[in-house]
Amino acid sequence: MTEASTAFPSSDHDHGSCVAHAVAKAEELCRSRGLRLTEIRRRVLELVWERHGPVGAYALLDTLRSEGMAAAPPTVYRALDFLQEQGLVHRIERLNAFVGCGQPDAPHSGQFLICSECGLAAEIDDPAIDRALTQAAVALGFELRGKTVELEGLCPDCRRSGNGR
Amino acid sequence: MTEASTAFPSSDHDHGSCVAHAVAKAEELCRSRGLRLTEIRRRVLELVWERHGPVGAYALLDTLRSEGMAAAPPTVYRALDFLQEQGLVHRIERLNAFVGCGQPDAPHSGQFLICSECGLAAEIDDPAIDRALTQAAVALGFELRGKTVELEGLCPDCRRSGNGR
DNA sequence: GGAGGATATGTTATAATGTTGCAATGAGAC
DNA sequence: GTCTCATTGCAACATTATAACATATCCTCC
Ligand SMILES: [Zn+2]
Ligand SMILES: [Zn+2]
Ligand SMILES: [Zn+2]
Ligand SMILES: [Zn+2]
Repeated sequence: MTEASTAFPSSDHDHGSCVAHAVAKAEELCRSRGLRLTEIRRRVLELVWERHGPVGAYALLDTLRSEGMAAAPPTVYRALDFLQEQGLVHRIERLNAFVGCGQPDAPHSGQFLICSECGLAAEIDDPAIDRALTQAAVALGFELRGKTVELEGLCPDCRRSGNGR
Repeated sequence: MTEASTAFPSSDHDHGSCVAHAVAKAEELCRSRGLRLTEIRRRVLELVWERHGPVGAYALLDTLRSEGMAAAPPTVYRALDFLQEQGLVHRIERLNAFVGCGQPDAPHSGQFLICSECGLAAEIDDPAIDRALTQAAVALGFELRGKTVELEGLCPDCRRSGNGR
């Protein structure tokens, strides 16, 4: 099974199909919403998934350029804006970086576990966390619109390898 | 009562004493830790509290300069680094901004409710949220080191005033 | 109270990230 | 085909953050 979306990606997972799957999903989703997954948007999404971890906007930009595309910062940011609006990627605030979302169908703000050693980010969707956040907001009369949850630490692998001190 | 730290500051609270209190606390805390709350550090902390909401580093810089201090970006960032290390201010990732902490004694990562209308940020310390985050990390074998929780939405006041659409 | 080491600040330059504005292009509607 | 609107190209600029190195200040120890 390729459970790439609910935990840290294992090093031996079928990553090619994992990227392909994400793009296929995006295509279907855009079609069903009457939106255009243009060449740029599609390529940016692919690049985000290829890394399978948080990528910075300027890293994406460099790659696009190295592939001969005429690209400037707005090119990338516009594509990322689109992908975020459609729930296809999330932004990780702590890293100023972007990561593909495995569950773009159901809108949600991501909850992330970010490894400070290997830089990978695992997205989780924990109802208990969500419930606690919602309740806290309700208790204070706060109208909740967006949630940022980013946990930093050591992933199981890096913990075992004794990295990170 | 001046419960500035557990919710949105009310518009009629005694803000002068609120700033003074924060600085006094910081002084005591630094003394007890054998650290120096220098003029710059102290002034930056004051400015953060005066705003009583998220402030950007360059806004602080402008103020320092307008007061005749010789200040450059590193001046402010170094002061903010120190204050963060001592738990006297938190950084709000979504805003690239800094806010004073009302409970600097007990180390904690802040949990914030940020109003998109008025820009105020309320720090809460909700055990239920903390528990949910910790449990999620444990369940995945993730060694937790830092938590970012930032909720965005409408504060009670702005909600009443019918702002924010 | 003066030398020496650690801490803190001054200063300049630069890196990294993100936005605005406007012109040109291209896809879909009719 | 033409009109319209979404998308892209492009140049400039804005904002946020750090690097590197010199100078100053504090504190300790003698
Ligand atoms: Zn993969
Ligand atoms: Zn790791
Ligand atoms: Zn106040
Ligand atoms: Zn508000």
